[in-house]
Amino acid sequence: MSNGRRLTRGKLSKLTGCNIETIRYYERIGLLPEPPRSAGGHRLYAEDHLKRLVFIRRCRELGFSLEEVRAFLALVDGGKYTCGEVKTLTLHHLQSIREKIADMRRLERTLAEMSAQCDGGTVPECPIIDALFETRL
Amino acid sequence: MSNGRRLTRGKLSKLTGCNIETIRYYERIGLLPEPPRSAGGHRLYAEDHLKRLVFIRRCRELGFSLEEVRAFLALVDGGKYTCGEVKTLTLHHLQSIREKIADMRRLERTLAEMSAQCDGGTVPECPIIDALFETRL
DNA sequence: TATAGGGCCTGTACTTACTACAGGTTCAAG
DNA sequence: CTTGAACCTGTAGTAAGTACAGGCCCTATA
Repeated sequence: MSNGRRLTRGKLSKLTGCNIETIRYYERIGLLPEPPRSAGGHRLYAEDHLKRLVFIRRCRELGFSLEEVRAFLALVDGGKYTCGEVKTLTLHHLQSIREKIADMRRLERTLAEMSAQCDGGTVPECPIIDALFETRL
Repeated sequence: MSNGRRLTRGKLSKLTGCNIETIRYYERIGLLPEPPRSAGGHRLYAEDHLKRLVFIRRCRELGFSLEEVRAFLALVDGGKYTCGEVKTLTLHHLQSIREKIADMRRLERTLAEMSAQCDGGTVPECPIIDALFETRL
């Protein structure tokens, strides 16, 4: 049940772990709706904002871009999204994560090999530096 | 041997695969030295520039930040670097790559699990969306 | 009720590593 | 000599925030 508690920006920040400036940023780019204000102009958030911000942060933690988050929110806001649409977006993202992992593993392997060539001695001749000067292709 | 050929920015770009604007950018931030100019003011690069740009690009491909590249170049330019210094920087970077891979694998697993929960049907109830609204701690 | 000091307000600037113009000049091939 | 590609400069844009400065508000305590 929504108890009518009103949260300041600082409280929302603490509850979600989201940086206080980032909350304002999300509002500016239209991810978080403008909340009502106090007489003095302070933002007063409700449970809905909290829920939405948790959603955004969770998406970000999972590596979704803000545009992808926006797409999710549009589906949810539209009210008539389907499971299929959501799954498509998610699988797409999963694919790109997998590609990034593959890229990083190649980097890892190359760096490990380069390091292994180098004895870390005190001479000013280094196989790592040599390798970096190599045109590869 | 350095044949005294002079390269335009466009040629350097083509030879290295580095975007033509990026070359100017590297010059601006002090990674690439200012080349001599033609009478009309066009940049004329020599073999040294080519070599250095290849080095920078190779570092970038391997995921080093521009500041790390700058550090490498400072060592090389200083002339009296040691293998040990280079190896330390490289192992540091390797470590951070490994951490990133671990992070990404966690994301991958979570996303795969979430997707598996979802049958992709046409109903407007989606376990992925539900999961994204969950506060996890 | 007065006040102190923390929290909030706004706008703007900075970050990384580029990329993309606009508007003008130079170069080189034919 | 012409013409069109390539180059020149400065500036602005990208993602996703983060970090101020300078000023106002809010509330707990005396």
